[in-house]
Amino acid sequence: MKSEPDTFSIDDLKNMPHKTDHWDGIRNYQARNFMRDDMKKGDLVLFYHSNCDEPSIVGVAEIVSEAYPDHTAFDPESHYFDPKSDPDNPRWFMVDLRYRKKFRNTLSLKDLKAHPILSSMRVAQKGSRLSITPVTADEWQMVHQLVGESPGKSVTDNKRSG
DNA sequence: GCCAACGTTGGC
DNA sequence: GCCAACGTTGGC
Repeated sequence: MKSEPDTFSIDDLKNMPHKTDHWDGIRNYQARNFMRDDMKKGDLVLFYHSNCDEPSIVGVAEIVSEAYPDHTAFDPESHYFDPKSDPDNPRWFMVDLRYRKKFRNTLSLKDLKAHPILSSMRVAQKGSRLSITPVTADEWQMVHQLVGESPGKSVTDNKRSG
């Protein structure tokens, strides 16, 4: 999942109460579908910083709530207001994300593009503007290998309250 | 700041 | 249903 660090960085997520926030403002149908149809509680995601000095994968977060209507679409005061999203039939959705970890060594877009396997990642494609893109198991493993972190695929403690 | 790539809108 | 025009994204 992409975010501009000047707007909302992985540190911002880490500093939220319960290290958790809702991922609002998605206004692209493909990205919405990934959230709504494919993201399940307990899934892990790579956190990517875009539109900055060194665009990079910087860490990992966890889905803690599956898709529910994005209320900012109903708020005329909101930057993300969309009059065409009907509260009775919401057009846009969001998930809740909890901070898991920052990589000690981040993995830059430059490195992704130079890598034989990771160069095919959706996020590394030229002109890719999708803010949410799928990651294969192989890509997940390889990213973690390159940054020297445990893939940590098994979620051990997500039943804890809070 | 530039601009290529992309998604959306709306006239026809 | 086509497609030109437009606005946005995001790497560089």
